[in-house]
Amino acid sequence: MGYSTKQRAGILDYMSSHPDSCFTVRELIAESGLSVGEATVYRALARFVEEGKVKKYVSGAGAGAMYQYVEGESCESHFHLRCLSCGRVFHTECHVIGEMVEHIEKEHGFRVDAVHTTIYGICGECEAKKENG
Amino acid sequence: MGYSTKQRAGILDYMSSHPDSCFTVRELIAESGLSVGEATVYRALARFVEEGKVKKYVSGAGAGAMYQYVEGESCESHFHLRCLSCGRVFHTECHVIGEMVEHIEKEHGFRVDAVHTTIYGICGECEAKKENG
DNA sequence: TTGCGTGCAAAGGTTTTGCATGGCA
DNA sequence: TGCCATGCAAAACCTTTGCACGCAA
Repeated sequence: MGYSTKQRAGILDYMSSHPDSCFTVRELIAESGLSVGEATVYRALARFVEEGKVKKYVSGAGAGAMYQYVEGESCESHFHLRCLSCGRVFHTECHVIGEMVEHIEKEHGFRVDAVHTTIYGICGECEAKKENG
Repeated sequence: MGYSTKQRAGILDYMSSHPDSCFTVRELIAESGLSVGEATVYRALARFVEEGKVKKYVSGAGAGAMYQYVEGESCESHFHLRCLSCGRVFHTECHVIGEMVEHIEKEHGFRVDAVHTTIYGICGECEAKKENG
């Protein structure tokens, strides 16, 4: 599990107090005001991701990976819906999704890893905005 | 639409003859045997992705982006299952997934974008390998 | 002939790694 | 005390860009 250090606690504290935002490593250091080396942040985040405390998004838009705090420890059992427009992430607990995961495993021979999967789309609010404006 | 050059044709030819594999830029050059500069491949792939001929995956596993040929234009209607171990992508057409997408839209107010979504997990072969080795 | 495509090399940015030092248990 | 974590700098890596030349139309 590793030691609990000032740096790791600081990183996790800041991220957990902004559960709706995600950060690049640079942003995390700048916005949190912590004096931590980049390498340390990368190493800490890698650990947190492994432990399921933080989720990593890779977007593909060239800006480097982004990291977001994961609330609760139940994220293994549900999916994350990420809005391509506003960037918010919705944690969705849903029996239909559970059934789909089971189906994919039984019928398609593929064990789904919910922790590493993010479903992309457009959230209701952004959809409404698009239609009105 | 751009010129049709030997390089672009070669890249697309090779990728379309291996529709089940995805490649990093390096792999594409090495395995195809084409003598093409990396920059050219990056530029060509960016164009192909824009045109919908090729799909780009960002995985997050540090190995750089991977590209895969897109057969037909039907990828809007199904999901891609990507194996975190071997990296292969499986195109999965499945009514259960379709139902889930509908459910998420109707009940959770979130319009799923299948083109931009990839489901991660472990494929059957890799699961078997893990158990035996 | 015109202009896009190509290739090389350099630049840019992100992430990882080596090593000595500092801190947690 | 022993080991892990940290920080700095260097390295590794992937991707983009500038520029001169070549090729498609």
